[in-house]
Amino acid sequence: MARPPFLPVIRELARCYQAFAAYSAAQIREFGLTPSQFDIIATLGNTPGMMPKELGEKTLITKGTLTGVVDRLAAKGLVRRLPRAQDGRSQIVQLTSAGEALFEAVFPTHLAYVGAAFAGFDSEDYARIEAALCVLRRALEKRERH
Amino acid sequence: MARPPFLPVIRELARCYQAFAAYSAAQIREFGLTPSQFDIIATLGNTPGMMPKELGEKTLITKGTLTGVVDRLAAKGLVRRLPRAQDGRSQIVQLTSAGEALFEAVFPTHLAYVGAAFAGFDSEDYARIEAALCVLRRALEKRERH
DNA sequence: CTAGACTTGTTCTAATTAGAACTTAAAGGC
DNA sequence: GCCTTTAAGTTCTAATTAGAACAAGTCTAG
Repeated sequence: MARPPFLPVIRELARCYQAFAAYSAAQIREFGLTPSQFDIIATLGNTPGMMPKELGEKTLITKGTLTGVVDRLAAKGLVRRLPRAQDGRSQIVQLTSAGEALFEAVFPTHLAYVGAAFAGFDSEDYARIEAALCVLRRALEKRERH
Repeated sequence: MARPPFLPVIRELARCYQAFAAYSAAQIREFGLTPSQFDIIATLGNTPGMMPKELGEKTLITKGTLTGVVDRLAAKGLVRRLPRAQDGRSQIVQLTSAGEALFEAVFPTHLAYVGAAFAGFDSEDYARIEAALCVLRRALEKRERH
């Protein structure tokens, strides 16, 4: 049987993602956060807060997982949950002032850290990579279960 | 402050990887395996077995995690550990005959399933995506801790 | 030959992970 | 107005995850 030509693409995708995750996590750990916790803080920064559903969609964290991550951030005093009068099922998760302070201390630092890896890139490089990834994602997403 | 131009790339990378992982995992679960367990089976298939160190490098599973995954596969009777006389520290992990039978039943099926997502792709598409990912990975890897 | 350095794999801990079952609230059909 | 369906979060379980500390084997400088 012929070796499928898409295997190297999948392999490269996995290595790419893991390389990023490992690189990024190394600094995030020094902030006393986990990658998931940092994602939540970064997503809530400069917003009035949002529902867990939206938060999960933006961070790609499923709802069952999200409950626990928000629990731990709330225990640290970095976020709070507010009930919503309009809908008794849902809530708003937002940064506390301690959470905002952490966001402002940590987010620009991390952007600079990640940005350093892209030192030699120009806008054409970004466009090429983004376009390639877009094609790939659409191929994979259109196949998703519904 | 200007929005860093690499953020969309990172975002797209994460979505791409997650889309693939979710799509792939949906079928793997039906085999009664977890994604990590499938990775091990797929990597050991058609080989005489290998050391956990090499297995971890190929599957991107860190050694602490690997011990547990191999434990569970061994408990299912799908792999076995062989001591190595040449080096008392290391071992060989290899498929049992049940593991080989599962590999042969499951691996081609999964290749076809994943391959279906790449239906409209030609060799030029593969080359473009692979090249873009390669550039990205090298940027991220050269920054890794050593 | 032998002490220190390195390598391999396990163990331990805290956290994340996905999915499924469940609770409660809202919405829609009639 | 009810009843069914849908939606939002929580809880539960089994597994993965990374990192750190550890035990045990190998290697190497001297």
